[in-house]
Amino acid sequence: MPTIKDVAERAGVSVTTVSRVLNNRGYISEATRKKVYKAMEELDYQPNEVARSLFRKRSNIIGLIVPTVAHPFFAELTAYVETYAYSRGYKVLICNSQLDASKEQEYIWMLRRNQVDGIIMASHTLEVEEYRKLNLPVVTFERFISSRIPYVTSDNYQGGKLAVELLLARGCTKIAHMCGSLHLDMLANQRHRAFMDVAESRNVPFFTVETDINVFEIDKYEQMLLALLTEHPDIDGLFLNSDIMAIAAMKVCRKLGRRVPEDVKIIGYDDVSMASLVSPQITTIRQPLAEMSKLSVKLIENMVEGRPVEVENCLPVELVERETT
Amino acid sequence: MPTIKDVAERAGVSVTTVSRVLNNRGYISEATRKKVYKAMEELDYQPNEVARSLFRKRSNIIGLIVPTVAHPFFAELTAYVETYAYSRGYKVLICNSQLDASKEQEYIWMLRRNQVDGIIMASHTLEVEEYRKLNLPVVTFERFISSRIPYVTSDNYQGGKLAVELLLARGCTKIAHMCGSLHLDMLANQRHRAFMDVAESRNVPFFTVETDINVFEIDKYEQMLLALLTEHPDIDGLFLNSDIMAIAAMKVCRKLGRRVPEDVKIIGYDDVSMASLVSPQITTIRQPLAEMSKLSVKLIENMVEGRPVEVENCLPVELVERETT
DNA sequence: AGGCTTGTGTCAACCGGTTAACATACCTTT
DNA sequence: AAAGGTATGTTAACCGGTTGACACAAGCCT
Repeated sequence: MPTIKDVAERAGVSVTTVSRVLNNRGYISEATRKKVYKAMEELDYQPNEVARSLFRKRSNIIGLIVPTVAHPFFAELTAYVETYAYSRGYKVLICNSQLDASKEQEYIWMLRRNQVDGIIMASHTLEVEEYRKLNLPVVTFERFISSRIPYVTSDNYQGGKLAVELLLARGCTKIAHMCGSLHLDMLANQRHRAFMDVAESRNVPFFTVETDINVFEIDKYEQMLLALLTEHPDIDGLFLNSDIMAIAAMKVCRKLGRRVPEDVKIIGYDDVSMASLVSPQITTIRQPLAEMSKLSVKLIENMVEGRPVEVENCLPVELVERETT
Repeated sequence: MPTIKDVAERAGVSVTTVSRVLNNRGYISEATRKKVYKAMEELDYQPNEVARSLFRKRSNIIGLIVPTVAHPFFAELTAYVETYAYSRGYKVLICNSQLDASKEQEYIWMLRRNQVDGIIMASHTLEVEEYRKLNLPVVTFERFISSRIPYVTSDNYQGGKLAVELLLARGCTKIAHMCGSLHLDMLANQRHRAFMDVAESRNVPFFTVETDINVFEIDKYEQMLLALLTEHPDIDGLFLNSDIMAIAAMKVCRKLGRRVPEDVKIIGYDDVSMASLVSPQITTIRQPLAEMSKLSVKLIENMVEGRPVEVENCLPVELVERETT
């Protein structure tokens, strides 16, 4: 691989001059500039970002930790984050934690060793202390860790509220909410809070199904839903914490001969592409994933540049009514 | 951030000794080794991989270029590649080309500047010349570029054959295949070759629908399928080049009142998780994505280590019959 | 004529870590 | 006693690029 020395020789100038041209610093005549660019092209030279990173103490890399990028939500999140980050001059190292705390810790250490400029954490939270020691810009996604770590979230309470109110507006009289483990202090728990608040205020009987924190297995969702709907065949409204869970619910309903939305109305969450792809198309609470992703990157960038940032970054959600309600 | 110098001072040894301990090279007494590790822990020191990369001329980074990681197939591919690569000591830079040739070229340059050890290319191919100039291990995914660039693929012809034969075995008398643009020299075109060969050999009328190369828009799939099935209402078998297309086909059938599989039998491709999640569950040709991903990483690793590799790496496919046939 | 600006080169140090060569000291074995 | 092995330190160079300080030359303006 050609180096700056090769370019200098080819152009007949000094290494310092080539560096001046590369960085557009100092006095440079047009003739010299052209000569240097010509040499770079002839040698097919591109500056070594590793060497530059070492000197500048900045890698222009963002680490993105997700539970698994195979999950449609995190797949779309990753696509938005990378697309926007790249447009801002950043590269994205993707890490799949599989919701394993020790693996998450390993990734954090790896990202630290690789001098990433910042980390977008969309996975399980470690102890607060681990983040404090990082000395590195961190933005969490739908997770509150401490009042010193910025996080991007959407209005989860409003999302839960919109969902339950629609179920009730559509005539549901017995509803259920499937969510993650409520023992984990996640911002998404507010959806459940809203679910309960509204159901209780309207005297509507409700059930809660908590999936195990470490399970992304669709089979599990289906088993739990099957058990729920078998035990309570009069449940006529389901609110699920993701579109994927909603799809699983549709499948279980079909298996039980329960028509959607005639017999059971279903509302998912996120509004991933799959929600409008399947039939019937899923009514869902849309999180502004593109905006949230862009905001995550912006927060990292601001922190890297030393600009002040808000700790809480909450975006509005939107009810997207389709065919399952 | 603490450096090796800080560790040396804290441990009361030389930088060279710390380096000897870090790399387990040269004579080192147990007492000194303990002392150094203790200092590293006390200072929360981790070696700077950027500095190491510069010296070793190796970054342990693999660049993965996909059309978009938001697409379920590429999401799962990315998850497998990253998971396996990480277990082998590699980090993965994710790049979404959006099937834009100029963006693809930009990413290749970026990855080159960042001294990645290799590139797994799962996106649109550039001109062969661009790859030859790279001087860097490249493995393509489902794409043949030249006899000097290894590629990982599955038995596309067999996949097409299995699909059509199943359609015919299930009594289909008029079938259609939806695939990408056949003008692009893709290995997946062999599925269509098999589709035609079998249909022709059995005197079964068939149609082909080519999606525009640069479209991942589900709406387009639906429009094309709607037009096809409206114009040819007697088509009773559909073979589609991805499970996502298959889901779109199911949706269109539902819209037209065509029951699946009673009126129209559907076979997808890939066997992404979604294929078994939706209802009815999709019959599909399963590509061994986990193995293909692992193989991609192994090929990169072998090329990096200077070991000989096969150019053609073709894995078998498998018919997974579910509810749409 | 002198001062200022433009343009380029030289030199050295640095970013963090690696490593070869050699020096020194101590211990063990022949 | 001598040779070889163990253990640690010193020195210097390197990986590729950046950059400040200064030198030197040429041209322009006051």
